[in-house]
Amino acid sequence: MSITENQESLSPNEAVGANFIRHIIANDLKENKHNGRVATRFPPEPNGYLHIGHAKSICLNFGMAAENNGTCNLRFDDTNPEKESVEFMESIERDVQWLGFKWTELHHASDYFEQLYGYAVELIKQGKAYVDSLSADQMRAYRGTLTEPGKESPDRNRPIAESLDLFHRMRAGEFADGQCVLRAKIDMASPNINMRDPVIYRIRRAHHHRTGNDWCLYPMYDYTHCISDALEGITHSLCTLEFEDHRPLYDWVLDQLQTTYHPQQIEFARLQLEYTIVSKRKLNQLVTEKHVNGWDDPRMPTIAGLRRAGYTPKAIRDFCERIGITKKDSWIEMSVLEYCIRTDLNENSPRVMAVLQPLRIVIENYPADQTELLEIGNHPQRPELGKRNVPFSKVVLIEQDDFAENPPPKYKRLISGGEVRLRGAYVIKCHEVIKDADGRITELRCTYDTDTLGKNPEGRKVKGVIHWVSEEHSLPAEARLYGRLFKLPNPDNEENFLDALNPDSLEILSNCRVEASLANAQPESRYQFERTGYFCLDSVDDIDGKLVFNRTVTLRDNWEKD
RNA sequence: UGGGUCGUCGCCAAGCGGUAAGGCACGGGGUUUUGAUCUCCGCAUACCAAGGUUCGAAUCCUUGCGACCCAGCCA
Repeated sequence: MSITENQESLSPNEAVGANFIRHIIANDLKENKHNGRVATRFPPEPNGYLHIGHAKSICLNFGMAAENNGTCNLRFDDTNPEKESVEFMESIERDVQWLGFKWTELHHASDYFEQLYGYAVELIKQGKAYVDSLSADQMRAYRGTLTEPGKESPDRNRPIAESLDLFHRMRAGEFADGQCVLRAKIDMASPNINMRDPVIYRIRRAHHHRTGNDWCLYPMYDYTHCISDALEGITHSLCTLEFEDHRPLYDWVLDQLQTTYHPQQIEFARLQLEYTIVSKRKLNQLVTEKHVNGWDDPRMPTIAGLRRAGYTPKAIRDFCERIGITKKDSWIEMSVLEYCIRTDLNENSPRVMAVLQPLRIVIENYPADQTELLEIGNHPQRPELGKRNVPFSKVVLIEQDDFAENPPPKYKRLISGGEVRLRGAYVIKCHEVIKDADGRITELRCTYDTDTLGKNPEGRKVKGVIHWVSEEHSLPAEARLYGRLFKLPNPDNEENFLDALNPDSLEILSNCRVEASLANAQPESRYQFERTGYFCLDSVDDIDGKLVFNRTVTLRDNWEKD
């Protein structure tokens, strides 16, 4: 397995830290535990889009394999046809690849249905599984509670031949959905509820997105997963903490069947990110009930959403490495993710000027018929990224925020009678503020100092630098400013997580003007709009004659306003 | 109060018996034609608590306390 070529590959300075799984693998390698092999897999169920929590697992699984010259498969855990779909499957493949990973083999648990069935027959023959006719309700009652042991089903000691016959007839479609199940015969008194004769096959007449109507019975996760791992020769089966209690079952199934490989299941804590949720059920609800505009809404913590918002694969990988791998319940602050994307974008995105909320400035002493092409560098620290020509003319647009009639303390932008530098251009001075009937500022009259292009004015210091565009030459654009989707750090704490939704998570600015060089910007291309943030040209929406930009993240702002 | 797991700085996280790495955040200097970047400095006598073992403990033992997960024919 490797990092795909079309993505920025992992650079050596992407620091890798120690974690307990790396230790285990290193130790296994040292002891030649699997003949020196490291084989992992990423096993999503295609019942939703991948999210940032999956990214953690993807980076871990593919990462461990890559670091150790091993393999990593993508395997769809598609054993519940009622919730799964081709759309989800395709989105998952797309997202894993976009993140920069390339699987060794692509598998589907459904490819193993026939083998799985065969193993089940074997279990029955060993007297280790039986067909049970208890209803779901009865089974729940028989299961016992956390503190009391369960009761054995009347069918538990059904003769092997009878279970075998029943199981064949289950497959043949002789029984209704839910009429009977196949159960592993383990221990109804086990303190671990998962070991109280878990169901391993249920009858479900549902169309499967891959096997169609070939089957009317489907294997359960616990039974399927371990065998699939074994079949693929997985050495380290990495999963999240909630499966810790299932490990004895994982091991039990493989022990009974004496499969060639017996992978080691290792559990790690799932990602919890402040102000977001990573429950596929809830994300699905946000989409279905239209609280967001689809799985790829830039506010969604999905890979597709992050991508559309302008996040890079590298930043997400960096994030996954930084947060570490442990078994501890932990909450990651948003600032970590934001730091990662800012770092990547700061280094790699070209700078450009865009005025989000324009204020007109007429430069009175600038010739009306003149246009200058000012050469401005695309990146202050990386001259190799080149320069562009930005037209300058008599009427320019600046940000409304960059002018203040009553400036707060330490304000260093434009004020009445004050001077400010137009980035890459001249120093201007404001002489007159023009307002409409309602007292709103509509225009500023300024003059420019002709001797300040590329040099500081003589005898005085101009501290402020603001961005601008030429009114005549600029392009109309829409900016979508995204904030956090939730207003609370842990939406799951609420009775209803929807109550934690942030009503102001999207602000649309539709009268923006961006510099002319953006005319041929490609969808998904990322820029730093100087002084306002990082933006990405939207890949989906097309507004007639207008460029649509999604704000990925703001620039850090250390200015202490009052 | 059955079973499983976890408790090191505001948030992550190294550490595995030899005397508390690192990152994010935060605070403060410097550079800067982005209040960005960059850079320098500061930031746990302390590792859930209490006992014990040891020359020496975050690391070993004991007992507490706190948190999370499990009673789907979901994964």
